[in-house]
Amino acid sequence: MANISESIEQFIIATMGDNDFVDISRNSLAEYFSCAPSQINYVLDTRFTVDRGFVKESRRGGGGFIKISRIKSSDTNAYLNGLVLESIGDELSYKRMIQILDKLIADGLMNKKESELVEASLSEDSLSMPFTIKDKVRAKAFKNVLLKLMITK
Amino acid sequence: MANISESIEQFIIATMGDNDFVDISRNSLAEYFSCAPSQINYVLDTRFTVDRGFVKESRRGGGGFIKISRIKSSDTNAYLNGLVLESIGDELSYKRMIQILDKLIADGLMNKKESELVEASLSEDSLSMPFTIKDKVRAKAFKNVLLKLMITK
DNA sequence: TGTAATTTGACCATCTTTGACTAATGGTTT
DNA sequence: AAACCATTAGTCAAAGATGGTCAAATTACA
Repeated sequence: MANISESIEQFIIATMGDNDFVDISRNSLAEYFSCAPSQINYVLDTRFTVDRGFVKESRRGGGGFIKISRIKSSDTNAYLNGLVLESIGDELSYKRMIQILDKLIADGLMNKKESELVEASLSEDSLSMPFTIKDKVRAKAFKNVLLKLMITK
Repeated sequence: MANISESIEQFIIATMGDNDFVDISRNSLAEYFSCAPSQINYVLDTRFTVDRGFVKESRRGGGGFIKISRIKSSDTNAYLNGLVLESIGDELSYKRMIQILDKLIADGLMNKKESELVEASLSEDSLSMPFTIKDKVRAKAFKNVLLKLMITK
């Protein structure tokens, strides 16, 4: 954990604990970690994303705040279907796939090992094909993984 | 130990000791040995290979790292390795992959769900690419799955 | 002496950190 | 109210910090 961003991420997650949400103050957090306030935004933008299962709300001015909430995926299949139909288009980068896999784990739809097997199957190295259709193939393949998840349970 | 590469190799191995992985910083190591950073990559590429029982992961940017893991030698891994090196060549048909997956389940190395996820990832439909590179891609991808099985857990 | 292995360096890709400038909100003062 | 001010948060681009790739130059060795 050599960089501040990761520490901040861990701190926020720890603070949230088992709760559904947590309120933070951007400036206080920045001061606590001796970093630029905008770094808090960076952490929020790169780590507390929808793909990873979080939504954010905030307000500026006196008494301002940033509220981070966990997305509850109550209707699993509707959620997976949303991923298949909307979030994933015709192409899917490796990086984005990892984000989605992380979220599937967070939602309890997969465990680490399962995720790693899919990751190994569809990594950049695995899909070492002569053309630049990697992302297209990955998109199609990963949709099949999600589809399988819907019926496997 | 006439050349630097060998020293670097020994240093990394010594640092790893009995652990099953080690984190290194490319730049620090290069500085320590007064060599070009890319020489670290050279050492990694020529000595810490899969054939020699290592797998690598890395991240760039602040707090970046290179993680080298040791594939533990066990009967299981010897068996998986056999599959990688012998049974699977440059091409792997869907049918044959299913056979191997079934065997992995029978041997207790995977469960049904895990198998199905891999199957979904590398099915004929998923690998919808022009012409006959399907089996080549599947071979490479599936080898990565087996590799992952070796270091997972 | 010719081939393979090693060493270097220029250039690239990715992730993080910082800071200047902007926008919104609530309270205070006219 | 309207104007003003203090207090927050947001955006974005530049700089910094790593690791990756590739090929030319050099060295080792059979």
